[in-house]
Order: sequence, then structure tokens, then C-alpha cells
Amino acid sequence: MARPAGRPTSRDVARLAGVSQTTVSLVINEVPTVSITEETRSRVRSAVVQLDYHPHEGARSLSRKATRTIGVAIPDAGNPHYMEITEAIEAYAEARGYSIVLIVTNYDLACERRCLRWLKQQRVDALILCTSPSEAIEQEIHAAREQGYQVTTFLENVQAACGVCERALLEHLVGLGHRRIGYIHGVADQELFGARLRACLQAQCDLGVPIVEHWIRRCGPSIDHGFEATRALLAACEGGERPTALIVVNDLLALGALAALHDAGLPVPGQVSVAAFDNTRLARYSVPPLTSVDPQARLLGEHVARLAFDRLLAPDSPSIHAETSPRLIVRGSTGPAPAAIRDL
Amino acid sequence: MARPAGRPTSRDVARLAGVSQTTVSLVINEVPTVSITEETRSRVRSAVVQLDYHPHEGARSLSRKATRTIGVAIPDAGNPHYMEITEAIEAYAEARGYSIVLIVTNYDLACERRCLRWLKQQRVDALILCTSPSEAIEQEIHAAREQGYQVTTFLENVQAACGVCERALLEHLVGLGHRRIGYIHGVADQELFGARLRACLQAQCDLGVPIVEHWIRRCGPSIDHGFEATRALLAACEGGERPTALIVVNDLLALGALAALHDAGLPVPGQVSVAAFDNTRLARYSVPPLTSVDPQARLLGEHVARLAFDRLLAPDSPSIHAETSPRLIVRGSTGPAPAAIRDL
DNA sequence: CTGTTAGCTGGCATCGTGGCCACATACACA
DNA sequence: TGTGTATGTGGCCACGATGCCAGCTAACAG
Repeated sequence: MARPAGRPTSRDVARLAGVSQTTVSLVINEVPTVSITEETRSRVRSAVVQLDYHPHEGARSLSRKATRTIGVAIPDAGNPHYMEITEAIEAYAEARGYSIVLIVTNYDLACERRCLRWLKQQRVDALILCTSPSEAIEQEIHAAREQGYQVTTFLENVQAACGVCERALLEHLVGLGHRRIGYIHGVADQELFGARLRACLQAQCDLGVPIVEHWIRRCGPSIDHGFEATRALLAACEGGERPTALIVVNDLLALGALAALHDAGLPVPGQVSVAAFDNTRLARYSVPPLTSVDPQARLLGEHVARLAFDRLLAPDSPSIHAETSPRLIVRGSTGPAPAAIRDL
Repeated sequence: MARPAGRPTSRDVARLAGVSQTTVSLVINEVPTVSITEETRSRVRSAVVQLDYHPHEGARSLSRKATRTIGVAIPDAGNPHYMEITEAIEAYAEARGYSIVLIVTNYDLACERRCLRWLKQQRVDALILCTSPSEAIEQEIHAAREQGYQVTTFLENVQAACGVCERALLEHLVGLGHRRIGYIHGVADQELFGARLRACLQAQCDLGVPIVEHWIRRCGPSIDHGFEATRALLAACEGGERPTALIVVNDLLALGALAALHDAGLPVPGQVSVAAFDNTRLARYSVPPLTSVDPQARLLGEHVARLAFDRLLAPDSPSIHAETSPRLIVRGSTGPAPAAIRDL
């Protein structure tokens, strides 16, 4: 109104309040070591309100050499699992006066590079990668770390817990009499997903259940891929033996699998059981509801946030691996194997 | 390595390349009016690579008075609909050299305020609100606009198209013989959702179908809410008449509704038909697949992005209302009303 | 050989804040 | 009254990049 384009600056505030810029800065940042009269404080504050002043973050980050912002990269915003993690991280960050910036990578190398660029451009002070980086970029991440940039990957936090839940899931299925187990697993170069598959196969081996190569399908990250992969798997079994249970690497893909089974006229769990990972909110509401391994997304998010902040605030902190204890949530999508199979 | 904590600056690049800072800046920004020897250019570029130099964005935005970044606020990242819109906006922005920052508001007033703060702190040049702002904040948005801040709301783009698709949906249901229609609609102070409901009721009125108050349930944004609201609606009908069709304000809530109907032992669409809005990818894969109005999310996203950029680049541009033409996608969740009802 | 112009490059001020240092004021005490 | 201490406050420069303006070099024509 008074100044059409010009935003108010701290100088304007100082002028209006009748104090110096420095004082304005001290009041705004609530610097604890300096004492300012309550009267002055309130004069400054009312000037701030009156002008609707907000400090220019660019200038701020220039001068204090930190943005108080951290970047969170997730691979797929359509997958609620990552959003739950993100929410946990955001809560943690906000409690410490930090903002977060969400970056969606879509499992795309260019996007992952973009994240690193944000870090190097100092738009964010640290980066949390809620995905296991593709092999192609791992080296760049390593190099960035060498240069003193703060990168925390999710994998370091998750991998420790891997193996436990896969085993529980397999025991559950085998306990129900299943001997023919198929897999739908997501984007192949994602280390995390690969780890899940390997852990499952290991457990299957340990339990003495044979592994059948052509019951293992790899697919993309979206629900469409889950649907197509399942349909392809079923088609490939035409005339031969069909798995009686399907382990799907995440809930979203599992929804696609359920739809494909429904289309094929195969009742779940009557003919085929389906089990998944992530236990997102969607799992509870599918038809039938999904049996899913709950990795405790919120807890994981909190842990990785803690890890990142510890490093940020105390560069050489010991990097604690707080363990989460994933649980298997059994719902309606898994049931006894068909009688003919059970008696094998 | 050479300097543990200090990031390279344009000065370092200049020194290494044997040119001045100015030259470095000119090369990096590819200023068209000035001509620089190709030889110098490549010297600078190789110095950039060698030092892994990235301009400090804070400093940049300070001096050029713009961040080349726009904020995109969505209410709910768990809802794929908004992610589709976001992707479209991002694509549009990226093509113009802009980055986007995603902010998730969760329908929360504090978060919406936070978005405005990002704008005023000049962390973003413009804001696109992919949600109709709650009434409480509308005034603040208006004030911000007066002060010259760039805020584009989604609503301005959507509302024009409202009414058409609701009518088509109702005609579809009425054509199938439905006379008892219930509603599950989302967060109440969201203007968009209210508009959808009103448009539906208007159409219902026009078609001479009676409106029954207690078949209209309001609920929160998540799938849990959709489930609970549906269950509550069914419970309230115990002993009396039950709607034969349910119109749900978005796909996510509709999934919850399907689950509730399944739990209650009511076949869809045998006893109750379900129709929704948004036509996200999830709609195709529910059991049964959802009939849903396709608002053409990607197109909408592109339009709203265009609108925002036009304003940003040419402040007083005419603000074109490009119309989208939503279509009704009929799938398995809607079918003929039960015979007893049809003959009413 | 000299004048002129076009093509490149360097110096310097600037953007808005933060933080160091010095200074002003007030009050207590000898 | 002079000195010391506690407590607020202001001046000034740096942070890293941009962009204006002046100046320098080379090339070319007369």
C-alpha cells in the first residue's frame, strides 16, 4: 500500500520502533545472552506486527550460514508409507525450530541428484533420504559426505531390522500350510526392496520350502505395476501349478495384486493368500483387509530424524542405531492353504 | 578436502579459472546480452566442476530479489489426487527453470499460515494453494495479495467446472433406478468439498429426487474417517430405510466406505452402489472398482500452474479460466438399484 | 599510423541480516 | 565526586552473488 513492491525490512522496523537494527535482530531471534527492556521488546514487536514484517530468509541464511531447514527425499508420494515417515520427521524437526522441504524423487536418478544439489546450494542444511539410493548415486553421496555435507540415508536405519519380520511372515504362511509362495517385489535397483526379497528367500530356505523362480516377479513402484505383475504371474502359471500365497513388497502393490486376483476370479484367501509390508492405513481397508508387516513407520521416521539432527548439531556423534521392532499384523487376506495343497 | 567446512564460492572459481567473479557469474547465468569467449567459458566451467561449486541460493535470492522457487500447498499427501496435481505443476515449473517446494497442510490452519509465512519470508516467489483455504485464512490471503504477494488458489480454477460433473453423476445413478442417495463428504470448512455437495444436492433437487438429511454425513479427510462415517450412517439407518447409493466426495474416503459396506455384509453394487470423485489410480483397483468422476488432475494442475506463472511473470495478466471437462468413469461399484426400490 | 568501434572483463555498490565490539546510561559504593 | 559494574543499545562489517558502469584489448578501416 505505502510501498507497492518493497517488502518491509528490519531497518524499517527499527525506524518505526525508534531503535537500531541490531536491537530488532536481538528481539526477533530472542538471543538469550543479551538483556533487553521489556518495554523495548514490545515496541519492536508491535512494529513488526504493524508492518507485517518477516525476516528475509535468504539474507538470514547468508549471514548465519545455515537455513534451519532440512530436506526430506521420498521416492513416491503416492505411497502412504513414506508420508507417514515424513510426518514423523517433520514433527521432530519442527520441535527443534527447523522446517522441512519435501522432495519427491519417483525413483529417478535426476531427482536424486537434484536433492544433492539443494544441499550443495545450501538451501537445506541436511538431507534425509527416505529411500535407499540407487547404486548410480551412492558414490556421489559418499563424495558429498567427504566434503562435509550432511546426508542421512534411511537404509542405515532400516537394514538392521531386516530379516526378523520377513521370517515371522514366512512362519505365519507356512504355519497355515502354504508351500507354494510367490513374490511381487518393487523397483529392482532399490536396495531396500532387494533386501526384503533376499531375507524372505533366506527364511524360506531355512524352513525347507522350495523356491520357484518363475513365481518371483519384479515390478515398478505404482499400483498399476502391482496389478500387471500379478496378472502376468497368474498367466504364466496357466495350466501348471499356482502359488497359494503371494508376498508383496508393499501395501500399494498388494492392492493391485488383490485387484488382479479378484479379476481372475480367485478368492482371497480361499485360493490365494496375500501378505505385504508397510501396514499403511490402506491395508486396514482393502477387501479383504491386508495381512501386513508393520515396520512402525512413525518410529522409523523419528529415529532417522534423530540420527540426522544428532549429526547436524554434534558432527561426530556416535550414530546410535535405535532398533525398531516390526510386528506382523494378521488380517483377512491370509488364510489356510487350500486343502489339496496342505496335504502335500 | 582442502577446506574442510568451507564451501567453494564464486570467488574461488574465479581465482582458479583466472578470471573475475563477474565473469563467473555471467557464465553461470548464461546472460544472453554479453558475449564471452568460448575459451573463457570452458575454463570457468571446468573450474566449477573441479571445485564442485554450486551457487549459494540464499545469496542469489538476496541479490536478484527472487528465488525462482514456488510453493505448492496441498492438504493431504496421503490422497493421490493431490500428488497428481502436484506432479503436473512441478513439470510446468521445471520447464521454466523454477523449483517447487511441497508443503502439506493437513487441512490445518497453522500449516496454511506457515505457507503464507514462506511467501513473506521470501523463500518462495509465489504460492499455489491446491486446496480451498479455510474461511479463517481467506482474509489473510486477501491481505497478502494486497501487499503484492503472489497467491494463486486452486478454487478459482475449479469452481467454474463445478456442477457439470455432479449432475452427470446423479443422472447416472438415477438412470440406474436409485432414489435413495446418501453422501459422505469431507472436511466441512473446505469450500471445494462443500461446493461438490451443494452441486449434487442441487442436481438431485432438479431431478425430483428427495433429499434425506440423515443420509448426509460429514467426515474428516482420511480413509479412517470414510470408514467410520459410513459405518455410522448405516448404523443410523438400522431398522429404517437405507440409501441404495452413496456419493463420496473423494476416492480415498470411498475406499473406506467400501470396506465398511463389506464389513456390514452389504454387497456392492448389489445392495448399495458407491460413486466418488477424483478418479485417482486407486479407483481402478478397489474391489469392486470405483465409479468416479475424473476431474483431469494433471490438466487442472497445469492450468493452475499456468495461471500462477502468468501472474508472476506479467503481474496484471488477464487470468484466463481455461476450462477442463471432467468425465464420469463408470466402473463396477455402481449398478442397478435393488428391484424393490426401483419399482417405487 | 591513427581513430573508432565492438567485444570482453574488472571494480564496486548493493541486497537484508547477524554478530562483534564499543559505548551510553544508571546505580551502588567508597 | 570518581570509579566500577551491570545492563541495554548503536555502528559497522561480513556473508556470497548480481549487475551497472567504466575501462581495457584487439581488430579493422581509412
